[in-house]
Amino acid sequence: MKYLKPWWSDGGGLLHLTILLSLAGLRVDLDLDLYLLLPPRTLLGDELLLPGGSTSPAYALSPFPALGGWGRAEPLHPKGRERDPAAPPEGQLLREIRALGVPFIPRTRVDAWLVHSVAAGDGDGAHALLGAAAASSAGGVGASVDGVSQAAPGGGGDPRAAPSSPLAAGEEEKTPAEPTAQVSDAGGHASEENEGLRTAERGSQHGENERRASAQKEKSLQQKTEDEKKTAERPAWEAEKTAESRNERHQNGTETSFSLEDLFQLLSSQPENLLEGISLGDIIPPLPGSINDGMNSPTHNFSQAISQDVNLHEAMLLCPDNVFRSDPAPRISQPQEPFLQLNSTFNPEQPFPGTNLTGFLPLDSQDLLYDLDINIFDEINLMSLATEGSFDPMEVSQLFEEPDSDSGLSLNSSLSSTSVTKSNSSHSICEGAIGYSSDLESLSQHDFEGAVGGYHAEPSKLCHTDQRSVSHFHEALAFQHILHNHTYHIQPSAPESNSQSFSWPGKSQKIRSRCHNDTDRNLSRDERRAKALHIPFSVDEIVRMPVESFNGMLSRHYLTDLQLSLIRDIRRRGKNKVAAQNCRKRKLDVLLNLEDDVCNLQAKKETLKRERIQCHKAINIMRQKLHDLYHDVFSRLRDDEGRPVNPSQYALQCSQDGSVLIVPKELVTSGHKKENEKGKRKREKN
DNA sequence: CCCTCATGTCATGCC
DNA sequence: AAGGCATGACATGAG
Repeated sequence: MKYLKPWWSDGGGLLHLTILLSLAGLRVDLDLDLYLLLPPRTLLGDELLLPGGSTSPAYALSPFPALGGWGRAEPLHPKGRERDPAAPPEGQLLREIRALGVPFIPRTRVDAWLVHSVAAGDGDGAHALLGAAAASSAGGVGASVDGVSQAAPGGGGDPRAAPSSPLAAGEEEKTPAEPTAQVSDAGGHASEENEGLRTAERGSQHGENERRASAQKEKSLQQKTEDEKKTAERPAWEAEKTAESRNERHQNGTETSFSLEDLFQLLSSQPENLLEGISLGDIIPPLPGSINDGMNSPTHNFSQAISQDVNLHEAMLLCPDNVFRSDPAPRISQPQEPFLQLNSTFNPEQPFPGTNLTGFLPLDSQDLLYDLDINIFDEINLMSLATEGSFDPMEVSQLFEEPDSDSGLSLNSSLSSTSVTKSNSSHSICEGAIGYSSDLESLSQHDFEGAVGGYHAEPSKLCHTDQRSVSHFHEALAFQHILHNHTYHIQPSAPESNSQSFSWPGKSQKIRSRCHNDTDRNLSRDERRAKALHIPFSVDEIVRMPVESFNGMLSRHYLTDLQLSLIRDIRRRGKNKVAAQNCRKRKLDVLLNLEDDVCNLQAKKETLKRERIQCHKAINIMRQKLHDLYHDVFSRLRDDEGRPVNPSQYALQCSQDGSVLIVPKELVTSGHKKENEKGKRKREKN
């Protein structure tokens, strides 16, 4: 039994996957841990366990006894992705490999496997092996000869098969006495170094394909990373659109990539404990090298290199379209690690042209993903129906006679907190879609139930809803959300709290049922009506989508008159509700502005009063000064006889030429009277 | 029980 | 003409 052990690994969470393939007396145990940010060389020197004495010089390399346990997830390297200083340099290992005359440096686990297969004279190597394995193991791994495989679900991999314990069996095979050899390859940049060796083998073309695939994978990885970021902020309908487009691409055959998401989808369909016993090594090609700087302890076998503690729920929750998005913090050891970084494309032709992994994995992982989604939705719908009960005409009529009104189109989340606590506080967690107390709330709700009343629109069901129409519907809603935001100061609030709503799959149905009851109680009238009529849209969607999309959606679905009427009423009320909110807000703003104006005007009035008083004071001062001056002047005036002039009899009058005359007051008063009369006449004439 | 406040709904007019 | 918005009026429930 020989090992190809990765002398480096990358830190990360713990996803320990082991593939145990048994075939025709030659069992090949593949142990691989996938690190989320899988660097391109992650797969280099994959641990390869070749039991049965099938030795090959290619693997008689430097053993690393310190290598960790086989098939176990081990603690992360404390320094994350830093290379462990104890790890042997890549060059040294490469030299060792070359010195051994290995014609083909295993660049990936698969390569190594191929090398081994060729060296062991297994004909077409792993291609044949895997193909035969897939063909022979009708029940997938379950047909394998070792106990691990038997524990796996049969029947081609029912996603919800019974739990098994492959890890235990896998560990039985691992004994400390087993010789351990290590193969390292530089991968990425080192792959160029090994090009000469590769050309001697079919690995030459293989290497090119790998590089191509690697570049493709890098693209895919980046794309998926961006998608993840976007989808995290996108409304549900956009997320669904993405999922739909993926499905479409898949169905059109334009996308042949095999991503690790898909693998997780598959693995998530297996019992959780099976995850630890399944290796992905043979199906996961090397990943892009942009992040390949991580070298960890040699004691970290490949289990650590790609370790991510992902269980069934997370595999579902973190599916690519982000439909089921849960707060990963509680369970993922490294919450910041983007799950989708695991994505890597898989070219079915490389490196195993013709290899059919169907025995273990579906040929087309997208099918699996799609099927899994459908299954999940089916399950959810069933649960929904089970908890909600079936359609009840009495309930409907009762709902429509309800005097209370509260369409659930609560703007409270953005305007006030009172109504949040009033009606939407609980169903924001359980069934937020029906109301639109917040965007994310409806988003989450829609993700899980897709419609009011937990009804997810599906083809050939109650309403003729196809994924495309729903996606278009969501897209339109998203668009409308952008363009139709006439709300006043409406800010999204408390959407984060709704993340709890994504924890459905991980919660017990009991909790959910209880939540459902609470939700029903807190549903608005329109929500309850819509739910009773099984209207396949959320109230939020009905209200917020543009009229074109709205009409198109109505035309695309078969809806009864009652449903149509209710939908239109919901939309009208919802629109009006928003308008009323805005109107009140405006009114309040007007009132506040008027109050401000009143305050400002009052302040201005006070200021003017003070200025007036100041002016009066100044006038009085000036008047007093003039009076004093007047008397002072008269006191100095003398008539022709030298006698003082009496100010009561005479007055000072300034002429136009600037001279000052002493005029008897009688003349002054008569002249003033004449001037006043003239002025009056002029004014009258004018 | 009454009042106030917030909110939903309807009717109506306008764009 | 239809749809949406704005707004007054009224109803309802909570505090």
